Amino acid sequence: MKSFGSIRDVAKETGLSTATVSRVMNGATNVSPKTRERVLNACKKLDYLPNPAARALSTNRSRTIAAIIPTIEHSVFAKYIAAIEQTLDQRNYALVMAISNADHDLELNEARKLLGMGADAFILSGADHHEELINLLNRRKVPHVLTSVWEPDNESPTIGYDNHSLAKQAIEYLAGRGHERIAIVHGPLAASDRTRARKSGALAADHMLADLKFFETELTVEGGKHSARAIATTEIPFTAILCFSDVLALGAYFSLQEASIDIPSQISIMGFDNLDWSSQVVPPLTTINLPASRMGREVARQLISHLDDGLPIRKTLLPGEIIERESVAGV
Amino acid sequence: MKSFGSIRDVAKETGLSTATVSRVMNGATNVSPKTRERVLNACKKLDYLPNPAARALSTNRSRTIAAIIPTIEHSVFAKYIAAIEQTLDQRNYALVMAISNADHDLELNEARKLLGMGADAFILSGADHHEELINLLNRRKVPHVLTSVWEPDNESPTIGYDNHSLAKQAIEYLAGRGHERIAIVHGPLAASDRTRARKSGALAADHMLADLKFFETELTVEGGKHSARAIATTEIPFTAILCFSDVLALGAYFSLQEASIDIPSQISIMGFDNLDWSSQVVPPLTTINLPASRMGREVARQLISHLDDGLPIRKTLLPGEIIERESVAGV
DNA sequence: CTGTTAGCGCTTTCAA
DNA sequence: TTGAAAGCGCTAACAG
Repeated sequence: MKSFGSIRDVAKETGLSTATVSRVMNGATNVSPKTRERVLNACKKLDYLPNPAARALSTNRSRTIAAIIPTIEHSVFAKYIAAIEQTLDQRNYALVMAISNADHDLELNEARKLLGMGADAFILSGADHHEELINLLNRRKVPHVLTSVWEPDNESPTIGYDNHSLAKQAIEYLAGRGHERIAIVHGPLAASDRTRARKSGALAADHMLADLKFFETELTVEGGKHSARAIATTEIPFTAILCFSDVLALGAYFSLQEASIDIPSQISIMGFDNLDWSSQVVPPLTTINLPASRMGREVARQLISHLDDGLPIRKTLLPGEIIERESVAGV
Repeated sequence: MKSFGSIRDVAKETGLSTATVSRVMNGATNVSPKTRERVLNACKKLDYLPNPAARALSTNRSRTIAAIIPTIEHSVFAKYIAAIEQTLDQRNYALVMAISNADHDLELNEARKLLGMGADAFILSGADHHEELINLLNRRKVPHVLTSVWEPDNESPTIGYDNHSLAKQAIEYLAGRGHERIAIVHGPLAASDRTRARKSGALAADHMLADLKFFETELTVEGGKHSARAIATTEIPFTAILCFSDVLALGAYFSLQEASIDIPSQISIMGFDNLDWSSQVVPPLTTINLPASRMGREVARQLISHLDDGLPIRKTLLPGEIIERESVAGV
């Protein structure tokens, strides 16, 4: 199969050597301006584009970074992926993406595939992965970072926020406003170490502060709706619902609206994520802002400086914070 | 830079030739079972993985498909991308993704980069692109398809739905229930030929059926909220609002909720997209279902059969349909 | 500043 | 069924 036009054609056209052409294509400085000009013109004329595979074979670099995420349908991931892509783009890297559906075995397979596709580095979500995945990456010396979590003791570098602490703060915030019976709704524990960290954080706050009850459901608006319904109809007079995702909180809003239960006068709601519409719901949602975009930018930036300039990857803790709006009342 | 282990190492280990090893790695049939076994064992033992760049250089194929989308933060795109990724994955292709922010120049740049990265095919959103982009793809004979639109006369194959017709149907549906003054809220016309097609479709239905007034806004919940507020406070007694996206409709719900205007008894709302939560809002949203996942699957499938088996890409029209729920009343 | 040349690791005729 | 060898297009010493 004949490809499009090679460096040789440009060399021929200009009467220069392939080495010189290569230098120009790579922005080397040791080329005379006139020569550079000549080469560039020939490139236009021949519509020449360097062959990436040949380049990758020579340099052992693909300028491609892989990200594996549990799902893309949750907008907090969408934001994060968008930030990664934009940042990679600026430095002329490309993003290859795979979706694991929060399944460790699937994730391992995806990773093998992307490795077999030549990814220079990996971005993983969360701290828990198939053991073999981390081994594989280490054996092949492929740089990787774990995101959305903060685990300074993890062997792999993490860039993210402290889910445990943030959930703890949320409970303390609620307790501080007099809430003593708090319902917590969250997505599948088995699927997410972030969710587990949040749960343990909530429990860590529980020093006689408040009674906590956990409701596990699907991580969807519908799931939130179901759970809130269950919460509203239980015997226990909960005064607040903490949702480990704004998506769940939105479902709670709908459920309460159906039941004509007023937020926050009859029950308070607090979320997690600070999605775009969280400030637009009625009443505006008090929630925890997660630095999704910033995290995407940060991880991309660090991986690139590591790849291009050999800088080390620094474990980094990104701040999250409570955004006070109007869905939580004192009791 | 030394790579990890080459086909030569496996050849050495087994005492076979690199040709034979290559055959095994590619699942060729003309290899004796014993030999195959021997090779496979050596691969495990040496932790060998074929070098993708070398392979791509030899075959002139990267098994990588590029998708450029306007934004990933709208969940209809997220669903669609997820479907593409899953389908590619099954056939052992990888997805490289770029985001254009609905800007034709940016899109062209992204495309050049991805081309320079070796993508075997391109998936574009919408019908309108930088002229040079399509030229480039054609010159280099890179297969590509335009999605989310249905334009049988376009030179490039389209796989998608008929935005014009769907919007027309929406107006007819509303008019059929007695609505004569309909407000239409939509995102930026300049950014999306799909939006323009929908607008023209709405106008095409306008045979004395109804008075239509268009409100352009940002494609966000906030934008929908603003527009609905404007609509509610205008002189004209609109009886229905058609939103060209469920995201906008959600904003309208919030706005109307704030103003204590009941849906649908005081005003009807109709959406477009059928997002996950559309059935969960109160009242459930009548909307137009768009085959986002199916479209993703279809486009991936066709591109792969074209690449792998030389089958032609068929322009295909995917059906959308009105989902009747409870946000539209007769008048 | 420019040219020569030896690979990079794999696939693929062509022979055997 | 297996092997030998000629590339694929580019980069990177090294030489000049």
